[in-house]
Amino acid sequence: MSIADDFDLQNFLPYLLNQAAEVSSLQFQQVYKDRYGMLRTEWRVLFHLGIYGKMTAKQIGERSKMHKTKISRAVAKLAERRFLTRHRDGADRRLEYLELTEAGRRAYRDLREVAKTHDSALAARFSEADMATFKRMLRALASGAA
Amino acid sequence: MSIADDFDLQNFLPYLLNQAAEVSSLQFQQVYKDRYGMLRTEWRVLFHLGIYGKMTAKQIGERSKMHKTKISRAVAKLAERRFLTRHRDGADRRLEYLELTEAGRRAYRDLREVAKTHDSALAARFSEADMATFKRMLRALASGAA
DNA sequence: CGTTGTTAGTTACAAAATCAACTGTTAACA
DNA sequence: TGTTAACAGTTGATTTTGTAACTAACAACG
Repeated sequence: MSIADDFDLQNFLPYLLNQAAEVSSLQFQQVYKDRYGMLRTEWRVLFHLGIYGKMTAKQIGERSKMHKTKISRAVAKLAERRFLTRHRDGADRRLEYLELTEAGRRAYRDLREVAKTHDSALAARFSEADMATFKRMLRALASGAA
Repeated sequence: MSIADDFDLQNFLPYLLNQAAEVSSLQFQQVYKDRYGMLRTEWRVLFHLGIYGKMTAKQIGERSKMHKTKISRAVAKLAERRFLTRHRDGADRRLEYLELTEAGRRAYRDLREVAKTHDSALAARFSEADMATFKRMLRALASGAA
C-alpha cells in the first residue's frame, strides 16, 4: 500500500463536503464573529427567528437539527445581549416563545445582506444550471433519506 | 420581517453545505469511532499515511489543510495506540517521519473499504453526470479561490 | 563563531461541543 | 386524586478544539 494507493481522499464525498463546507463558512464566519461576537450556533438561531418570526427552542431544533443544549446556550447569549426576548406560554408553562428585539432584527437584516452577497459571489462562479443541480443534490444529501 | 421573510436558509450555501457534510459524515463516523475509537482528525491522518506512505506532520498539514496542533494530537494518539511509528530524520532532526505499523495498515485497509462502500452508496443516488458536476464544484469551493 | 530569524512540532490555557443528569411542568390513566 | 411517564429547557462534567506561546533545531549572514 505504501506508494500510490488507489483510494483518493479528494473523491471521498464526506471528506470533500467537509472541506468545501469549511472553506465556504469561513468568510461568513468572520463577519458575524467580528461584527457581533457571535458563534455559529448563535447566528443560526438569530436567522431562524429572523426568517420565521416568533418560535420556541424546540421548533428551532426541529428545523435546524441542532441539539437542544446548543440552542439553549445560544438563546441564553442572544438574550443576554438583548437580541431576543422570552415569553412563557400561558397555557403550557414549559414552552417559551422567543422573539427578536429591534436590535436583534437589525443584526439579522445586516447579516442577511452579508449572506446574500456572499451567496451571490459563490453562485457567480458557476452556471445557473450547475448551481441548481448542486443545491438539489446538497438538499438530497442533507435530508438524509437513503 | 416577522412572517414570510424572503431569505431562505435552505438556499444559503454555507448552511446547506454544512448540513449535507454533517449528514454524510455521520454513518462513516460511527464506524471509525465505534470500531477503532478514532476521531475525525485521526482517521484523516491515518488515511494520509495509508494513501501516501511515509510522510511528515508538515506534509500532512499541507495536503489536508488541518492545523498543525490537530495533527500533532492525532499523531500522538495514533502512536499511543501503535497505529504508527515515528523516526527522526538523520540530517534535519526537526523532521519526524510518520509511518503506519502493520496494525495501522490493517485499520486503514478496513476503513478504506468502508469508505468506498459508503461513497458508492451515496453516489448511487445520483446520475454519473450529476455526480461529476457535483464533485467538480465541491473541489472548486474547497480550493477557495474567489 | 554569534546573533537573528525561521521552521517542525509540542504544550498550556481558554473557548466550545457533547453527553448525561437534572428541574419544573403537563399528560395519562389506574 | 395519585402515581408514573413524557416533555421543554437548563445545568454540570468531560472531551475536543482553537489560539498562543513555547522548545529544539537549522539557516543566513555579519
